[in-house]
Amino acid sequence: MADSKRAKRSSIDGDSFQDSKRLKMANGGGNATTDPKYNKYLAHQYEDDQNQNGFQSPLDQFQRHQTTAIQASNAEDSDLNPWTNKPHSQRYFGILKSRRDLPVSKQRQEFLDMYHSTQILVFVGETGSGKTTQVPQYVLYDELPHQTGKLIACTQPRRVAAMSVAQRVANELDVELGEEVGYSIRFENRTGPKTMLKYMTDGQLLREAMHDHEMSRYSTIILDEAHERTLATDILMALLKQIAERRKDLKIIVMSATLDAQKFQTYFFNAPLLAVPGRTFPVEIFYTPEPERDYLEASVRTVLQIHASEPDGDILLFLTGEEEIEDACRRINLEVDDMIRESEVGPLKVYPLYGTLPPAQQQRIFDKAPEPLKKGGRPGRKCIIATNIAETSLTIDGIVYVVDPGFSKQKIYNPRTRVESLLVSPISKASAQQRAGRAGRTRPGKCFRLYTEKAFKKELIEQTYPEILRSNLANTVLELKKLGVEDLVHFDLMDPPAPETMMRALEELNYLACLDDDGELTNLGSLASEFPLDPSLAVMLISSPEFYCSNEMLSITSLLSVPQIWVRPNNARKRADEMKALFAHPDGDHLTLLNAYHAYKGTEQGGGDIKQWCHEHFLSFRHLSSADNVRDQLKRIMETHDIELVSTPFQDKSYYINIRRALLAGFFMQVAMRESSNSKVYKTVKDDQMVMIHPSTVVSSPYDWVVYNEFVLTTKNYVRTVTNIRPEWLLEIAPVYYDVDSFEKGEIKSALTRISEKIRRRQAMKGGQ
DNA sequence: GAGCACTGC
Repeated sequence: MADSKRAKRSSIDGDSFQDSKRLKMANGGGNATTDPKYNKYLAHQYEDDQNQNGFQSPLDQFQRHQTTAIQASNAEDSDLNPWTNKPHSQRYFGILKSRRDLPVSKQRQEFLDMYHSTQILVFVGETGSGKTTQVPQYVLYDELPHQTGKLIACTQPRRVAAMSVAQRVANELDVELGEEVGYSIRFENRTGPKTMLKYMTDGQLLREAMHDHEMSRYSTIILDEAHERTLATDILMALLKQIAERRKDLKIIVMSATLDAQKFQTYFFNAPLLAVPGRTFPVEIFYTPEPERDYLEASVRTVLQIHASEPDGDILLFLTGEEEIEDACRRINLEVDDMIRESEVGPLKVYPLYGTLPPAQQQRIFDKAPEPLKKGGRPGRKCIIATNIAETSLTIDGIVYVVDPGFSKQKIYNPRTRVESLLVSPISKASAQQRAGRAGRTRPGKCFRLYTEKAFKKELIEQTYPEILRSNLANTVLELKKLGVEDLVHFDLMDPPAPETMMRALEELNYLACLDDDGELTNLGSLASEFPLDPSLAVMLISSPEFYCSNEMLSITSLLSVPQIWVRPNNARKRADEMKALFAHPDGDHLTLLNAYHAYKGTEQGGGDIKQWCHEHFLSFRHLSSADNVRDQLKRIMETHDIELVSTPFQDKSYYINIRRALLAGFFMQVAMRESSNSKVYKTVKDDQMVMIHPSTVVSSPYDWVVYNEFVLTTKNYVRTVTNIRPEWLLEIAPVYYDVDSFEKGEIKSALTRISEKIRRRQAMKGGQ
C-alpha cells in the first residue's frame, strides 16, 4: 500500500521530478541516461549538427550574476534566438523596439547592478513602467536557467494576469507559450520541461511550497503586485524571509506600486530599492466643498454634469455593489433621455460592471462610445459604473473622467462571533489614488471626488487593511502548519493579525481534530491541507466514507465552493422559485443542491442541450460547470490519498440520512436550534447568536435543529443553506464539542442534556437485555 | 421574504 501511494505521488509531482532530472543532466551526468544527448527534453539544443559543432550561443559567454545590460541587449539583437537557437521572427524585432521604449528599459543596468549586489530587492514602478513583463526577462538573462536547471517564478494575485502576462512575455521572447515561458494556475499548468520562466498565481506558489518548503526548484522568486497584500502574498513574504536565511542562493524581488515602498524595505532587512517612473498622464482632482449626504444621488448628478459640460471622453463611476449599480444605470438612462430632448447633448451609453455579471456582458464595456445622434452633432460617450473590480482587475482604456464617491464593500471579520461579513466602508487614500489614476491612462484626465479635501486628508486611512487582518484564519493557520512553520506567534508577518483571531483559528482547528492539544498538525490536518478548501469542508469530505456517501459529499462540497448555482433575475423571480422547487428536498438546501446537480449531470450525459436546460431551469451553467471542475480536482486528491469513493444505494432508506450525518462531521460547529416551537428565531450553538433562516431556503416547515453552511450578516442575522439534523447525531459525531458540561446554562444545554439522558437510558436498556 | 466587493487554492 505504501508503494502504491508513492507511485501515485510521483506522478502528481511529475513536474518537479522532471526538473530534478534535468538538473542532473545540466550538470553533466556520466552514463547514457543522464547524458544530455539522450535527453529528449533537451533535444532542441542539439537539433542540428551545426549547433553542436560550430554555433555559439551568445549566452555561452555570459557569466551568471555578472552579466551586463549591453551583453543582454546584444544577445536580444542577434538573428538567432539565444534560448532556442531558432531564427528570430519579424514580429520579434517589432516588439523588441517597443520594449526598449519602456521606462524600465533605461534602468536595466542599474537593475542588474543592484540585483548582483543583494539577495532581496524591492522594485517599485507605477502602471505602464513595464516592470511585470521586463524585470523577469532581465532576470532570465542573468540567471541563465539553462545552466542551473532552476526556474524563475513571477507571482500574480489573479489568474487572468498570470495567463495574459505569460503569453505576452512568450511573444516578447519569441517562444511558444508553455515551452520556455509558461504559467501555472489552478486547473491549468502550462509549463513543460523546458520552462525557465514561470508566471503563476501567488496561491499556486504557496501550494507548491507545502511540498517543497525550501522552494528548491527556483533560483529567483518575483512577487508582483505586492502592494495588494493578498493573503497569499503576505504569507509568501513571511515565508520567503525565512527561506532567504537558509538559502543564500535564492534571490527575491518584491515588486509593488510606489506607495509603501519603505514598509517593504524595512520588512525585508532594509533591502535596497529601485524605483522606475510610470507612464501615465496627469489627473486633475476635484473635491466637493461640502460633504454629500446621498452619494448615489450625487454620483448620478456628477455623471450628468460631466456629460453636459465636459469635452468628450469616457466616464468611470465607482459604486459598491450590484444593486446600487443597476439602480444608478436606470437613473442615469432616464435623465439622459430628458437631457437629449431638452438640450444639445450627445448620446450616453451606460454599462454596469461587477464580478457576478456574465463575462459576455462584462466584455461590452470595451464597446466603442456611441456615434453622434446626427451628423456633426455632439459626440457620444460611454459611462461605466463599476465596483472595485475596475480598481485592480480590469483596466479600461479611454477613461478620462473618474467619479469617486469614496466607498467600497469590504470584508470584515469579527473573531468574537466568528462571522465574516461585507460592509460598505470608506476607501483608503491608496484606493482613491488608484481610482483617480484610471482617468489618466490615455490622456490627461479629471477625477471628481464626492467628498471634501479635508475628509480625504484627515479621515481616509493610508492603506486598505490587508486581507490577513480581515479574515477568518483557520485556513491560513492550517496552511502555515503544513508549510512547516512551527512557531506561529513569532512568524514574522508584515501585519500580524489580532491574537484573538489567531486563537479562534487554533481553537477551530483543534475542534476539527486538525491540530492536537499541543497545536501540532494531526494526520487529519495534514490531509485536510491537501485540499483547496476551508478546513471544515475538507474534514467533512475526508470523513465522508465513514458515512458511506463520499461520492455525494464530493458533489456537495464542490457545489458549496462555487458561487450560488441558483439564478433569480428580478423580472422572473416567481418562475425561478418554481423551478428551484422542482429540485427541493424536504430535508434541506444541501440535499436540494445535490438534486439539482444530479439533474444537471443526467441531462448532460443524456446528450441534451445543457445550456438551454440550465437556462430553462434558472440554473447557472457557468457555476455548475465550474463545480464540476472543482469536483474533478477534489476527486483526484481523494484518489491520491486513498480516500474511498463510496455511495449508499439510492433505494436505501438511509441514503439521505447518511448525507445529513456526514455534513455534521465538518460543520458540527455551525448548528442552530429553534428558540421554541412556532418560532422562526434560532440560536446558534455555543455562540448563542439569534439568527433566522435565510429566505432563499427551500424548507417551508421549520425544523428544531439545523446545520448551516454560512452565516450572513445583512439586514438581519441569517444562516444560509441549511439542512435538518437530529440532535442525537451531534453527541455521537462530535462528542468533544458537544460535551454537555461545557455548555452555558440555557435552552440548548437543557435540550442536549435531555437527549443525552435519553441515549444513556436506551443504551442501558440494551445492555440490560 | 433577501441580495455575492474582489481574489485565490
